[in-house]
Order: sequence, then C-alpha cells, then structure tokens
Amino acid sequence: MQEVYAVATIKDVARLTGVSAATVSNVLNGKRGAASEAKVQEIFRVAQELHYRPNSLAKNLKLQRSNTIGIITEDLTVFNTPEIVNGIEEYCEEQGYEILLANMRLFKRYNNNLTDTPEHAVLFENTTRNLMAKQVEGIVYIGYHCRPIAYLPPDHIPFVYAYCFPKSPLYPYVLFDDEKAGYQVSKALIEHGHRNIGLISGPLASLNAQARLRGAQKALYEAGILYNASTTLYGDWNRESGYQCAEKLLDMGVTAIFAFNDMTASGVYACCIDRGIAVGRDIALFGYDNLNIVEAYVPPISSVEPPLREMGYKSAELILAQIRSREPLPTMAHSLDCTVYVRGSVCAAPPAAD
Amino acid sequence: MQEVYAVATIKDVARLTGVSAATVSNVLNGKRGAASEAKVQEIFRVAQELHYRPNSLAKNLKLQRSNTIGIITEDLTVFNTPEIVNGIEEYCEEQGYEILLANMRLFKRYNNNLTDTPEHAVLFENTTRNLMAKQVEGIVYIGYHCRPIAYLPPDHIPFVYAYCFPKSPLYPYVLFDDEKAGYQVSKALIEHGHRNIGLISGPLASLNAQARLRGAQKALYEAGILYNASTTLYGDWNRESGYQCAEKLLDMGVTAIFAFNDMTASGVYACCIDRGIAVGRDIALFGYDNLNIVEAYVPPISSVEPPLREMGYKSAELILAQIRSREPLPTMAHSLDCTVYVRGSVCAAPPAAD
DNA sequence: TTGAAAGCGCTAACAT
DNA sequence: ATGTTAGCGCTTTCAA
Repeated sequence: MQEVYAVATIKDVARLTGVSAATVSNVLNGKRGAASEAKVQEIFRVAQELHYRPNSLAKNLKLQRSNTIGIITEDLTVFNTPEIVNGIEEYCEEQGYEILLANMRLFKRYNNNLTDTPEHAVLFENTTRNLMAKQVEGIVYIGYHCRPIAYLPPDHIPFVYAYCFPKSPLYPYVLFDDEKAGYQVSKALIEHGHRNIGLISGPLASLNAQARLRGAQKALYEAGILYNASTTLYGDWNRESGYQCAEKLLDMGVTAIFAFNDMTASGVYACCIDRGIAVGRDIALFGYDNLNIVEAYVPPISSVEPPLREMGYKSAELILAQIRSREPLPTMAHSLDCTVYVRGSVCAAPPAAD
Repeated sequence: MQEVYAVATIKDVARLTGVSAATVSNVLNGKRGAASEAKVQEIFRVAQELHYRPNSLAKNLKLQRSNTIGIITEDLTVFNTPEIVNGIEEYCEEQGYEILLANMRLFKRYNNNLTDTPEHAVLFENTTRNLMAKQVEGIVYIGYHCRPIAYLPPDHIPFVYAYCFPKSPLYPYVLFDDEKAGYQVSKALIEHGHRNIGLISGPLASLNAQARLRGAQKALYEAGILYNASTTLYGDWNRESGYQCAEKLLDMGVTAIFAFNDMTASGVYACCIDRGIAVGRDIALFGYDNLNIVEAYVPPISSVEPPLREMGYKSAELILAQIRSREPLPTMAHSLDCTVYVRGSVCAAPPAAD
C-alpha cells in the first residue's frame, strides 16, 4: 500500500537550517523574537524552497481544533445544493475556516425515497460521527428540499440546518421566505389586473406549498378578491401534472396561472401551446425556482429565485457564531428573501368582462 | 476558541474496560487472540456505548496513510461537476476509500475568465498542497469544461484529470468521445433523409467543437454528402448566437440543424418559433449536453448526454490504480461514450427537391 | 535567542 | 492474553 509521497516536514526544515523543530515552529507561526533576524530569514527561505507546510493532521491533533466545519449534503447533485455550499465556502474563506464536505447521496442510495426511515437515521449518524472523528468544530446540514428532519446531532456539536429544519427546534435553521414570495407573485399578477388567478400548488402536505399558498391568499385578501377554492389545484411538482392542471384551469377561464414550481409552469406552457393560447399575451404565467428552463421559453417564464448563496453564507455565520460563543443561539429560524423576476410571461389581464 | 466537544477516546474505552489502550486498539482492529472472549465482548460493548470511533487525524498520522483521495473541482456550481463527483464517490465507497473535496470556485473568483494565468497557477498549487498537507494519497482534478490545463501537480503525487487534460500528457485523463457523438448525431440525421444539414459549432478554438465537427464530417463523408463550409457556422455557445446562426441557416434552406450545445439549440428553437417553422416537422434539431431544458420543449430537443457519472467512476479507478501500483499508468487518454437521445425534434427530411 | 520535553490519539513491534 | 514503549508531526511550556 501507498505510503505518503515525499513531503517536507518540520524536521527537514530544522535540519537544513541548523535549529530545532521548536524554533522553526515558533518562527513560522510568527512568534517574535523566536530567533535571530538571520535565522528567521533562513528558516523562511528553506521552508519556501521545500514547499513546507505543516502537516494538517498533526497540527490539528496537537491543537485539538481543526479550524474546519463540516458540511453534510443530502445530495450534492440536487440542483440547489452546490450554490448553498458555495455560500458557506465564501463566508468560511473570509473567516479563515476550512470545509469538510460529506455527501450522503440520498438520491442514488434510496431512489429518492426520502422519508425519515431508521435506515436514514443510521446514515445520518454515521456521517456526522465521521466528521466528528475528523474534529470538525461544527456542521451545516444541507437538505435537498425544505422539510422537517427528525435527526438530531449527538453530543451538542454546533449544528445548523439549511434548506430544511429540525423537527425539534433545538438548532438554528435557514430557509427562504415562501410566504413572502407567494405574496409578491400574487400581488404582481393582481397589479397587472388579474382577478381570476389559477394556482397550481404542490401536494397539500408540502410545507413550501402551504406557505406559498398563504402568501397568495394574503395578496388576494388585501386586494379584496374572493378566494376561489376551485381554481386552486394540487399538483405533483412535475410537468405532466402541470399540463393536466392547466387544462382544468384554462377551462375555468383564469387569466393568470401561478405554478408553484418551474417544472409545473413548463407543463402549463406546453398546454397553452397545444391550445393555441399565447403565454404573455392571452394568459399570464408565473413559476418558481428560476431554473434555467424559464429563459428557454419565448417569452420567458416569470419566476422566483431562492437565495441559495445567501442561505449558505448565513448558515456559515450561524455555525461560526455557535462555535465561538459556545452557546446555543437565541434565534432558531432564519428566513431569507427570494428574488422575484417578472418576465415576458406576465401580461396585463384582458379588459374585465364583468 | 472552541475546543473539541466531548468525544470518547481510546483511553476512555481502555479505562472503562480495565485494559490498556493497545489491547483496545488490537481488539477493535480485529486482531485475533488479542484478548479473552469476555474482554473482547466488553470492549465492543463499551466502545459502542461511548460511540467511540478512532480519531481520524491521530490514526492517519500514525499510519502515514489516510485512505483518502482528494478531489479538486474548478467550480462545483458548474452543472456537470457534481455528477462527476458522485461517480468518484461511488467507486471510492466500493473500495473503502474516503473523499476530501476542495472547490476552487473559479467562476466566482475570476468571473469566468478561465485562461491559465499565473494567478490560477498559484491557486492550483495552493489547493493541491493543502490537500497534500492532509495526506491525501492522490488527487482527481475536475475541470469545468474540456480544455488543456497547464498546471502539473508537484512531487509525483498520483493525479488524474477529469473533464480536462494536462498540456503535457504526463498524467491520465478522462474525457468523453465528442467525435463519436458528433458522428452518431450526424448519422442519425442523415438516416432521417437529411442531406442539407446546418452545423452550429462553438468557437473555432474549442477542442470539443473541433472533435464534434470531425465526427460530423466523417458521417457526411461516409454518406457521400459533399461538405458545405457555408452551412457550418461558429457560434458562442449561447442562446443569442444560436438564434442568429439559425436565421442564416434557415435562409440557406437547411432541413436539419445540429447545434453543438443545448443553449444554442434553444436559440434555434426560438428562431423557428418566431418564423413559424415547426421543429420536429418542418425542420430537425439536435442539441448537445442533455440539459433539462431540452425536455421543456414540445417536441423535446434531441441531445447528447456526456457520461458524467462514468467519468467520475473511471477517474477514481485510475487514481486508485496509481496509488496501488505506485507507478505511472500506461494509458493516458480515456475516452468514454456519450448517450445520444433522439427525440421528437428529429423528423424525416421533406421529399428531396433535387 | 534557543531547545528539550511532553503530549495530542492512535497503532504496532516487542516484551512479558 | 495483555501491556509497555515508541513514534507519526506538530506546538507549547519551561528552562537554559
């Protein structure tokens, strides 16, 4: 088996400069007066030449801290995850912290069957303890979609949930404000004169969908528009269900459709094309997620962009705050604002017939 | 600053079971006859109770090997990268190896200006040495698109390039077979009766584009179709240039368009819609990359899927082979096959007028 | 200004 | 069957 390829150690630097390892360590760690000016110069020179850097394992073991936080991703290939990771990395870089990433690959492993099973619990626990065995000082857990997570970390390790939240609210979590976005979208449609707006929600059980629905109702209420239960349909987040729901809504004569995700909106679009209805002229359409598919349409689909990078950044702030304060944080829920993009798919409502 | 939260060490297990640390180590590492049956049971029991796992830093430091390979990503948020990472993880999991991921965030850092500058070289070197300081046994470098990389790793550390390749072919690299895919796509179009096929390449300098072009020419040649330079245009990979190129090609009367990526194909689609030309009926269209936007169209765009997971898997095989053999590998270039998806956007050519 | 020594948690060679 | 010891590479206290 492989030994480590040749890498310079502190002893090499010590030997080549004729001082002790202790002195090299002191000098390289910037301790003033650890050696004469000449020695200092030489130590730096030799260290440079040998490309010396302290062995990270040895250093962290000795110091009993790693300057590292762990990230657990439920699945790195889910489209939102990398951008959240990026936000975490950004803050950590600013703070001189390092990252250790553990990807659970839940999708590949369990065929996208993501309820909290005992099997999952074992994997969670394992992944967490693996990171702890590497002395990470805290962990950010990134869900693949917003939902409650039963798993709680052991041993009071500093922990933050991003894009999901703990069933028992014992640790901070970072989400985005679905209700506000739902409100803003609906308000935008109302301001374009729409009063008969079809909603294609996700499944009733989805918390995201519920929050968006609340936002939409609030906007309707404020505008004095009577809520019409029959024009609120519950889809399955996918294109097919978008198509089917669109058929019903179009039959009911809505002038605008707010689909709660872009895939659904894409299905709506397809239905409109098939019926010869021009999106952005005959009907207004809004999606959610701001996937790159929305720009593929002519006119492009209006949509809502979740603040992924910011969620990562915020999560990192929270984890470092926990680490530094050594106390649980006062505020648990952190909700960040989405960006609403009104694009060509949103047109004014036709002159009211009523 | 944070000390490590309370975690059981081997000493704790030793103390609670009344044996020495050495015995605990021996028992837990499966050394037969290291202790009496009763002791063995007890050691396992206590270890379990305390959730003991060996401190990874201490263990690796001691053993001078980490059972870990490093992954350097140029940018984790580029759409192809996570799937490649996944493939690597899959193989490593099978082999009992761990992963350490370092994301250079080239996009965020340098605004997508990705030539090999000295600035980059410093970042590469730094990232590599950082991983080496953690005793990774080898490194897989994942480019964000296929191109030659000037950077070579130091100290003969086992190294593999994925989705890119080293300017000096001193290390193995894993790509996908653009030429073959270009050939297959063109052949598929020809078999549908098309003889006047427009190509929208990427920039002339792109190696991917060149290879796809070679494949296309081969197919034309085999079919006895005269290569027509005027129906080969060089775009910029984006939607706008796709639109513009499509205008020209449609004016020239092509019956099929092979766009060398999906964004370009998306621009072509937009142009066709604007002109009232039905893709999949009046004209055939092929893209490349198999982004999720291709399914958003009705009919969906035919496209080519690069074997991302497989590339990752292969890279991992190659890095472990290097690590285990302690020798450079004989074969440097590894090219994997893409999957070609013929979808509704491909129709038969109209009856020949010539 | 410099270095010897101890120890982080672990494993392995070598006693007993 | 079990333990003692040494040492991986590093930092830090303390003494010189």
